[in-house]
Amino acid sequence: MIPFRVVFQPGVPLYEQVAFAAKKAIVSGQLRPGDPFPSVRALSAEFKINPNTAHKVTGALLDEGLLEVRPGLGAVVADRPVSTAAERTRLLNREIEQLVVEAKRLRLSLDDVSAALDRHWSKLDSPQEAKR
Amino acid sequence: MIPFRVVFQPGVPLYEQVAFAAKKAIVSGQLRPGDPFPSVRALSAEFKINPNTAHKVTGALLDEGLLEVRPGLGAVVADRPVSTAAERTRLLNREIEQLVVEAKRLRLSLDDVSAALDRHWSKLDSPQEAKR
DNA sequence: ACATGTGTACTATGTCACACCATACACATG
DNA sequence: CATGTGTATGGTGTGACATAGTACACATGT
Repeated sequence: MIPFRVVFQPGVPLYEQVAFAAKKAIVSGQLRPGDPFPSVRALSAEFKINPNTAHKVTGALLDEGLLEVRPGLGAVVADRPVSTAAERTRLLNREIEQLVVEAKRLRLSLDDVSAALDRHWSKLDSPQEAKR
Repeated sequence: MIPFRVVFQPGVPLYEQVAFAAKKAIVSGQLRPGDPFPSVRALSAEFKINPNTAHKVTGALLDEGLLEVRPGLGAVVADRPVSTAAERTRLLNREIEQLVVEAKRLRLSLDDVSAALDRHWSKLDSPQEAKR
């Protein structure tokens, strides 16, 4: 069985949404290094998407270093996703700046954002359901 | 003179980048409620973009409630951007979740992200240059 | 040896966002 | 009346996205 679910939203590329769901599963430990990743055809059947679109999902995760491919066998979760200093600063600048601007536009307080950050962080620490 | 600058990045829509730069200027107080917003043709000339693209910029800011239009006169910065509860939860869930997933992928600590959040927050509080 | 399942590679079609060009109109101000 | 504003309308080109279909090299099962 495929260890993650997706509820498709309009306006966002399908392959991106599936890749993000998979990334969440990996990051949160539901898929661990060495675990087999669902095949292109399995993803295609499960999410009712074209095999080419499913292939784009694994391709995206491959580019990010989250998966490794065993030719003829399939893809497995990579041992240790590498990260460069450039990637870190890119994330910490562009993405957080966007978040701050949006939060200030909505007149949120820093405490509100910080609390939400803590909540989501611990939510992805262990595979337990968060309270609403 | 136009009170904000843009360094265009490939892969991101032009109108979105200009709108984000303007939003930053408004949120950080460099453009205050009642101030006149650059005209479509001024934006077009300044950033070397098509008038239609420039018009899409003001249209996007208009939809977000950051601008108001005086017919025949131009657009001015709106008095008080409204924010619905739906907008807040959308931001605090989808956008922060994305940030957390990316941060965990890059093996960053919560402290790192939290520190970057504080830094960007105060950076947009007053129009002073942040130290690098 | 053979069938099966895997990743991967092509070609092709259709839709849509994006950015451009150009023109035109209604409005308010000088 | 001319000028500058926002707004609307056509058209063109490029690229991403998702689809369909076909094909190949590889490894593993029997």
